[in-house]
Amino acid sequence: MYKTHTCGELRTEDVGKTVKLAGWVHRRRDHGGVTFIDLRDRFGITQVVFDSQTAPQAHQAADALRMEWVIQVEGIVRKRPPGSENPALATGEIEVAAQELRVLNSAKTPPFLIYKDEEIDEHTRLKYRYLDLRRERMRRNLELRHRVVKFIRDYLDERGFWEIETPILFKTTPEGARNYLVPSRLHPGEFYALPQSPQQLKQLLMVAGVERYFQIARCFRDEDQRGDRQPEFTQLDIEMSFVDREDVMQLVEDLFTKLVAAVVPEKRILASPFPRLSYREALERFGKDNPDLRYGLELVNVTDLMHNCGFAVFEQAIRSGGSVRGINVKGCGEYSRKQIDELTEFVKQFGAKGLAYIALPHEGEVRSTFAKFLSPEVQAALFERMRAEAGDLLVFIADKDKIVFEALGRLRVHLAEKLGLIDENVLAFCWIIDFPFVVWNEEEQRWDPSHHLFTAPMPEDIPLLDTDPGRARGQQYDLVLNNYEIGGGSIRIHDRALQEKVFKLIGLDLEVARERFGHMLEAFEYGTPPHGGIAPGIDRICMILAGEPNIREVIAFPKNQAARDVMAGAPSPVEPKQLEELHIRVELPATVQKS
RNA sequence: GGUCCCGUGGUGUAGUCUGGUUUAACAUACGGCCCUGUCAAGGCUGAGAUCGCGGGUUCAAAUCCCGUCGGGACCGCCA
Repeated sequence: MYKTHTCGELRTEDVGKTVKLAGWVHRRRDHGGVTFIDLRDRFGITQVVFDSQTAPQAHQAADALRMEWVIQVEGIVRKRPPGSENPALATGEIEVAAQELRVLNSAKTPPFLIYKDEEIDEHTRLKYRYLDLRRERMRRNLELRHRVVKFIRDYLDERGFWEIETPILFKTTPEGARNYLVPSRLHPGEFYALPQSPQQLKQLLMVAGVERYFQIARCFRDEDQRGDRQPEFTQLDIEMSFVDREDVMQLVEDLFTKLVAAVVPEKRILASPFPRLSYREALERFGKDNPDLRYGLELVNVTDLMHNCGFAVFEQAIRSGGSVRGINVKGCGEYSRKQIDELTEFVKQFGAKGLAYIALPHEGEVRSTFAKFLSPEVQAALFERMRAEAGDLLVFIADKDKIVFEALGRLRVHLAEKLGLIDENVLAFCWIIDFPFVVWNEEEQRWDPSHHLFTAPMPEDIPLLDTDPGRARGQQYDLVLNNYEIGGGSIRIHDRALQEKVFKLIGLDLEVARERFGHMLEAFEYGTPPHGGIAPGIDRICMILAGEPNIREVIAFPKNQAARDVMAGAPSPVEPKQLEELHIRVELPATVQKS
């Protein structure tokens, strides 16, 4: 046995015991006659003392120790001399007086300091991820993620769910994200696809009568990276039979409420029950369907006031079917022209042509590009609608709704960050419901499903599918937390006739549908229960709970922005023999030089 | 496919805008020596960067320009 205790567990009760500890040399403080080693393992840090008087041999041996050497120490636990306790350490009341030292392994000087929580170039961190993971920040994140997943497993198990694994090698689905493909050796020219999610399989498990299924499921999407997107990521995949929308939402809400209390008790849930916003309301008030509810700065629709306001830019936008909306940026009335220009540049990124403003630096003073066009009545109505007071800055965008929402929604987040309105300890969960069932695809001149093919429409909206599909709502729900969509789900179609109606609506030929989803359609004919589910993203949830800026920080071995594993060097070329076996010939694009 | 930002000893930064004052500075880590109560230990001392790479402008380039590579943020994409 290498250790009798971990480096995090010795306390004053253990004083007098002879113990063995093993771990890494975290820090070393050599005072000549006495040397202190902070010995670290996954569980904590314990101070080990090498004294030249009482243990001269061990003391001499300790002279050679360097950072990150792996050692074993045998010694006696003793209380630290009064005044030398370290309250920053859980084991800070005691120390281990070393009698014997055994070096288990020496270590090269690491490329960065393990004990220091400084920002290191991420490429270096990823290249030496196994060292990066030794650092406290990463250790904490790994533990948090373990706690989250463990809590979820226990919670769902207690409620009768089974965790069932579904295949990683599955069938390609041309819809949605680009697939990762795996060539088949046994079937030349054919490919498996890695699942974007176990969507079809979990529905088939419902046909199978499982009733309550979950999986901590790895999903794969071959799309470009973002801070909250990796080529492979993990979803909590849930599917239930004999449930309606309300049942799924209640379960998930209860799960996350209890999870937060258990895993991150220092965080506060903003509102419980979670607020529910219709898709339309989310856009109207926040400009996006993943709104951050931790602060105000809500959008205000002033279109009706601006119909004949005299300001041509506004009038024209309204005449071409658009709207005029604004945000009251409280307390920024004294923004300089330069500061407002910066905001204008910001919204231009998202298609806005400009940013109109009315600054109210002081009582009675108005600074604006367009206020002069407004009649006193319109101006008064505008100020009232926007609850404008002296000291405020009102900003407006006039355009098509899509652009107004996008630009103001982004501006709202930008302003909140800039003005420091975000409380990092608050978790603002909310539900977005009543999504449009289908959205018009201008390019292809047809309706696309807004969620996925098997999502059920609201029962009362089924007649609309024939008359006015754009107005039909789906039985879909998104779970949103602090500016991130952390999960989406729906009640599925379990009726063959309705499913065919939907295929028809979105222009999916029945023959093609059979080819791609024949197994689903056939399965549905053998007695399919009403069912639905949801799939919260584990990485994003952990990222937010850990207070991290991207999901790489909560993934042990993530890929970089170019989808590379820089530690192992994946992807990589393969041996010609391997390609031969797979019946694959590589043709590089002209821009890539052959090496 | 596109836009923006970054690249200086092992690590983190300064210097770059405004070229010469630099023998490229500081901290930390690293080597050696001293030191019995530290916990960011301390003191003395030493070594370590042709400034990502290539080209150009110039009497002179870490600094300006072009290209390229690497990294990050974002748009497109992500049912």
